[in-house]
Amino acid sequence: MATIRDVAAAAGVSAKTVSRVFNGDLHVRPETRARVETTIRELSYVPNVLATSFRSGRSGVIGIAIPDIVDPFFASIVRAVEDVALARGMSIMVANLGDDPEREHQILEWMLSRQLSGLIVAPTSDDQGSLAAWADRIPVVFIDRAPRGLAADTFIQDDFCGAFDATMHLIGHGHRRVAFLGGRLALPTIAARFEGYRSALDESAIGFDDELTALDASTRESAAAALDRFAGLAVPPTAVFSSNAVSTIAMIPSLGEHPLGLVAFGDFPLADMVSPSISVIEQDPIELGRLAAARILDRIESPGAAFDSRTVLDVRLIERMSCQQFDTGTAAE
Amino acid sequence: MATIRDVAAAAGVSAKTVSRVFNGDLHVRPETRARVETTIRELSYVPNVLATSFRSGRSGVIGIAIPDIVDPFFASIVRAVEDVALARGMSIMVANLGDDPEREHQILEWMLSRQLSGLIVAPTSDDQGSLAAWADRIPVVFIDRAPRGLAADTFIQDDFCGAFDATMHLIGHGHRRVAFLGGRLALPTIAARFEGYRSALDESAIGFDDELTALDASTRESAAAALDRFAGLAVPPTAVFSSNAVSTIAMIPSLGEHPLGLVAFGDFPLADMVSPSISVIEQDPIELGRLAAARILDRIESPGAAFDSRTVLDVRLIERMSCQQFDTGTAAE
DNA sequence: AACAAAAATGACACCGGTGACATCAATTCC
DNA sequence: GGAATTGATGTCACCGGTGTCATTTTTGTT
Repeated sequence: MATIRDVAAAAGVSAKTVSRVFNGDLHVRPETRARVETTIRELSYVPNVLATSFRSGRSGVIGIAIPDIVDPFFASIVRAVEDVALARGMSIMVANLGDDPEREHQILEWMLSRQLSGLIVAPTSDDQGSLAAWADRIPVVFIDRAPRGLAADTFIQDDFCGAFDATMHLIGHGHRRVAFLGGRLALPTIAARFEGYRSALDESAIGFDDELTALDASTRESAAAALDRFAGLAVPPTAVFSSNAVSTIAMIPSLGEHPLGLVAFGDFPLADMVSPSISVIEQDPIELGRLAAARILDRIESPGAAFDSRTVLDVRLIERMSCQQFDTGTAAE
Repeated sequence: MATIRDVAAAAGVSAKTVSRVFNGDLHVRPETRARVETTIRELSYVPNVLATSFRSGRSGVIGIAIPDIVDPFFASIVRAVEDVALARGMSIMVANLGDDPEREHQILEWMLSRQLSGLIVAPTSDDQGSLAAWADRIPVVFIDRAPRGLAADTFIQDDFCGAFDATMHLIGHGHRRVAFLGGRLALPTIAARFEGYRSALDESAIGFDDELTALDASTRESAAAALDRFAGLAVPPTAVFSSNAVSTIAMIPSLGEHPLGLVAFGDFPLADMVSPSISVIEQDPIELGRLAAARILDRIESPGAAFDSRTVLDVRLIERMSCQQFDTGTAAE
């Protein structure tokens, strides 16, 4: 592995001059540059990134911590971030947080100690206060889920309105008993969607019924159990608002047995191919990722600058078939 | 940001002793250790990873280059690799190769110049010969797709047998005209699956018909066009073997219009929920990722050791409904 | 008590690229 | 023509942790 000094010796110049050539410094005589470039090629010299980043104190790596890379929503975010980073010669380090707040803390701490140039987080826990010490040293941006216990740049989508619209849409189809399915209320996204759901009920003068909320529906089994419970109610729901894609996908197998109107938060592959096709609130993970990465870059370039700390992306209802089940007023009450 | 020398000064010892404490060196007096540990906590000292990795010459980062992180198959691989890496205190750097061989070359070269501790690649191009210079300096492992123009550790699944079984299964259901759908034949996976498909035809004394092969079916439009073309044939196929999940998912919308027997290579979310549910050859991306990561670790630990250079994982047919279309012998010829 | 052996600790260079500053040559300008 | 400016190149220290080896302290032995 040739070093810059090897090249310098072979080309009969100083290491600094080789450095200049590599960095496109203008103050190098053309013939010197040519000679050095030839030598570089001959020795197939590749600068040691570790040395460069050590010297500069910044790794040129953007960390991105998400709950689960297998979820296409987060995978899209990661890809968008990677595109932006790559265009700037930076790389990304991915970490899966899972659902365990304890693990989140450890992993974030571990990433942060890695001299990252920036960190993008979609947190799982309900308190990110411990990141404060880091956040004023390196850019930290939150995505999809707002931080708690910490003020930082945040890029989220309009969870409240999306949920409100979804619920309203079901109500518009004649449903009076609309259930709320899935997700941990501890997550800011789910909390906001829950609020949106409740507001839509209020707005329509439909009372909120505790019994129509099922918060554990992340697996097929638990989703089936939730729908079974709904069906056993004195006045069962005729429609469901699913607050997240995982729950939506989990409940699909049960939909045959329990035909219910459905609008779900979060599009997913094949949502239009299952039967009934699922009406969803569509998010834009790619834009979210792009914006977050761009903000990291901005913060690196202008450490002191002021930016909108909170960006909320619009969401949009994609109407498919699942919202039209029983829309003629079979609804009880 | 406190350095090791700050801690040393504050604790009244040398930097080396602080280093020893941090690295669990046994040759430190208990009281010294206690004093240093207190100081470390007081100054909330975190060692500079950049310095450590610079000194050691290795970054502690495993690179993983895949066609597309949004594909759940590759996402699962990445997650498995991350789990293994994390357990060893290493991190992963993800890069999406896309479908462009040129881009693959650039990105791989770029990653390799980053002093990676190891690299895992699912290549897109048909020649990885240019990696040879790197491969004998750092561990490079291929996954899902065998390398060409380079000998290196490889972890793949049994593409030939999977395709053979899938095709045989369709033939077993009475089909005599079985089409082959999708994928770039330049990929070793697709090539092997194509061979498996043809062997099954041979074995069953069914002649291979060029017209029953459609290699461009990566989008809904192209898949629909392919199925349309099949339908227009003098003797149309009654079944399809789809060689990859992308094509399978792309053809699902057309399945309503063109009811065909189907077995597909590669399981995917909701494959059992579309109608008809899709019979698939199931792969094991998690095991693939785990093995690849473990091999990287092994190679790091024992640079000279001999390992099986080629590991082939078994695949398994999951029978669902799509293979049973027309299994009563509507098949022509 | 005397001395060897072992344990604890320290001094210092080094990894490789680059910023700060110095030096020397070539131009420019009055 | 000589001072001032600009350009090309070099010298050297430095980033922070740690391997090597030297030195000091402690422990064990007779």
